[in-house]
Amino acid sequence: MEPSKAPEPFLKPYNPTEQEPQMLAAWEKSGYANPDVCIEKGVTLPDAEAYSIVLPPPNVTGTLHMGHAAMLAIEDILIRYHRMRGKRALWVPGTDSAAIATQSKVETDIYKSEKKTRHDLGREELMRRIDAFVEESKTTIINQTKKMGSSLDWSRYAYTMDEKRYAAVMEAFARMYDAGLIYRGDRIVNWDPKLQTTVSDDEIEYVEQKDAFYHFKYGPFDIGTVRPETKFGDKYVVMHPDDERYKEYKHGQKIDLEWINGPITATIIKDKAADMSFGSGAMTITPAHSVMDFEIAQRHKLDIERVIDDRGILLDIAGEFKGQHIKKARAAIVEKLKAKGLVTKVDEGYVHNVATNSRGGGIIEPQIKRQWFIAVNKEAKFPNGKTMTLKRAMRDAVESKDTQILPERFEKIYYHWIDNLRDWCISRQIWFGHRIPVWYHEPKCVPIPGREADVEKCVMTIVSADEPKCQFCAAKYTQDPDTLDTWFSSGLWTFSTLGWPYFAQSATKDKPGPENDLANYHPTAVLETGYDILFFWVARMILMSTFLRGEVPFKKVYLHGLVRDEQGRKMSKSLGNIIDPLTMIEKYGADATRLSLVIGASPGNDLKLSEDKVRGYKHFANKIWNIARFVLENQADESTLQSKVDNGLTEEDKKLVEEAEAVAKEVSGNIDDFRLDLAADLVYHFVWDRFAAEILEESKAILKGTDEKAAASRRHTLYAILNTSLRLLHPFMPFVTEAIWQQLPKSPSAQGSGGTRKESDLLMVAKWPLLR
RNA sequence: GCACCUUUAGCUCAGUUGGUUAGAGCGUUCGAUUCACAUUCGAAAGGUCUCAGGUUCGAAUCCUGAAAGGUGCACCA
Repeated sequence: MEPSKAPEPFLKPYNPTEQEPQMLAAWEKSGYANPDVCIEKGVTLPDAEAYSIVLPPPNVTGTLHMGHAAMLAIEDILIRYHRMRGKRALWVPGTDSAAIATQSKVETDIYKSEKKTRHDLGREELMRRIDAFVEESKTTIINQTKKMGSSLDWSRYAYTMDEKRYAAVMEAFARMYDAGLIYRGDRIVNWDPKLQTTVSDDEIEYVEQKDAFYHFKYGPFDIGTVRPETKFGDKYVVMHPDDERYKEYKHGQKIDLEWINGPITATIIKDKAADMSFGSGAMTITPAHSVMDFEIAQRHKLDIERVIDDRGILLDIAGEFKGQHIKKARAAIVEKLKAKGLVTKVDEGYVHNVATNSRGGGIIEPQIKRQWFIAVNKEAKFPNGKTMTLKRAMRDAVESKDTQILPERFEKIYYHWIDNLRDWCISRQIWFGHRIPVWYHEPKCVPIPGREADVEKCVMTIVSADEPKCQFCAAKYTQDPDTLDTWFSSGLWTFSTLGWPYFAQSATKDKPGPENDLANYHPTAVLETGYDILFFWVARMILMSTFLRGEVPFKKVYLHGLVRDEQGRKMSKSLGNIIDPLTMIEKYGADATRLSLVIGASPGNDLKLSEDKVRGYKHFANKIWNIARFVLENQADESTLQSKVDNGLTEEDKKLVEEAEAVAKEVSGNIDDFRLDLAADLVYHFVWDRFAAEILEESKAILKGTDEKAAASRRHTLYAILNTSLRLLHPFMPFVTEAIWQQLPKSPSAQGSGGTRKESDLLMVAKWPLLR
């Protein structure tokens, strides 16, 4: 290549907007994101070690935000690195239906434009609307994901509500039901009166609120509450057994007293749940609308009576207040109690936490409901032959180090969560989601004469989609109207995306093809996600995989921090501090955007991002571009690039080559330790401060000098360092490095032979430095 | 209440098992630039490493305690 014929593609400055779509097209055409293709084309060996990641599926409803961008950047770096190392690297893409969030968004939109509720539309019509919405949103997020340069294998794309994942959900439900781990029961659950559905404990968000705190005279006791509207049915007064103030009262003792709607008989209950240091130490309980009260009532086999209905309306027990909404009734009830002289004190501005539905719902009202649960404290037989509880299995997975959580401090948090875990309520009263695969016999079975049947057993679980009929009376069964918690299907994600249950038996290790994915790629190498969904998702995947597969879902969990604004605040619409990844890609390029999300992001710690930072890394992309221009323009001709670099190098140049190799070694080590931040920072400084600022500068004199041998040696050396740098940078900045790679003369030494890896013309599958 | 995280230059952060004079980027100030670089280069100013003890020949780093900011969990009658 003559200096006079500077390669045309090297326009200055580097223009990501122009280069990126071309590189994306080249990668997509190559099919190298699919390990089966890599094997077929010889760039990966058939028996190479597997390295797999399943993408935490973004919600179909959403658009790409910085959190997604960070996740995509980190996972793509890992995948590209391991692919270049010669592994069979698989990264499985997908999207999540996000049941409650999606339905409530669509419902809200419909109500805004048409003033109709879901009940006006009916189940089928609503589902049609949601599906249409999902279809539209889905392409948005998929296209945005691609723009980040994510080398996902789209041929294995999965959606939590598609046919294969539906089959997985049915199979999982049936197996857990048969093992006695899924049961239906009347228990107190978190009820959202606004969305008219239950929510799990983890979906609750506590919000601080100021309310008046009332003290009431309850016979001889002083009781306190912020919720007078629940107190109608209170006929038990609870105190700690060791409370000296109340030692004259005995457990079970009856006391007659005057209450809201007239005289009642209260019963004394002694229970350790009563906090002696809070208020008077005595409290009345409302078992139907409080988790703690419900538990006390269960311990002592007390009566439980509902006071509030599903919509927050007071029931018969409220007497004259019946039919009123709890919000409105409160003041009136307090007035009545005041008139009766039962209010002893009112503390205004009492600060307490109110449970709300974090998925866009309302204030949680505990209710007793017939729901489906997963028993976490019940023993069951696992595929590995052990008999234990789900809790135990979840603990074991991490204690045994089969799954390692990084950074390690999150292990403690994980254990703590498990220890406090209650049975998981998996049924939801929304319509969008996997419908519970249970059919009921309603009305009850009346067997045809001559066919004997156990009428009580006419509840059944069916995995097929056909409507089942009763074999004793030929009546059709009715399917449970509820749907499953979205995390139920998400819990299966690592293996439902890899062919379970279809190929659970037949998958064969080291044979290519999606039908063998389970054997090749499960357990996955690493699950990479934000620490905020450790419990929602990570723990539940471990639960599902250990029980259904007898193995952990992933060998490592790597938790990254959250992306925040410059001042460390969460990015939100209301604060107006959102930095949109797509805008950043347009302005500064995907490479710069990726790097800004990696450098400075140490494991598990939040990252503060500013636009200046992204801009800074755009400069770096341009720097690399110009380094390449310089190195290529200063070659005497193409032949100087094609002989081995270690032939006839000067002592000084040998050292430079070694220096680059030392950097490569350190970068590899950092990536292996998940210190992508350090790896990227190191190579950044090597390339800019050392290679460009020092090595290149001193080379100018050598190249122009009279010592031909030294000049030739330096040409080789510069090319070698450029070549190594491009390989090192590729996982972090795939676009600019690939664009430059395409301009390099092809070296014959790059061809593979015999049983070794070939090197194709794409940097994406080039060999990582230091590999033979 | 229990746990965890953070605290290093004006801002954002590195600083790995303790070891020269604690570093980088951005910003600021001054200067250079016919050069691979419009996005370049050089230099300067800027530090009680949050505080108080301790271990050590030696501490930003290890230990104890405190403060400030943040997060999670529990409680919330």
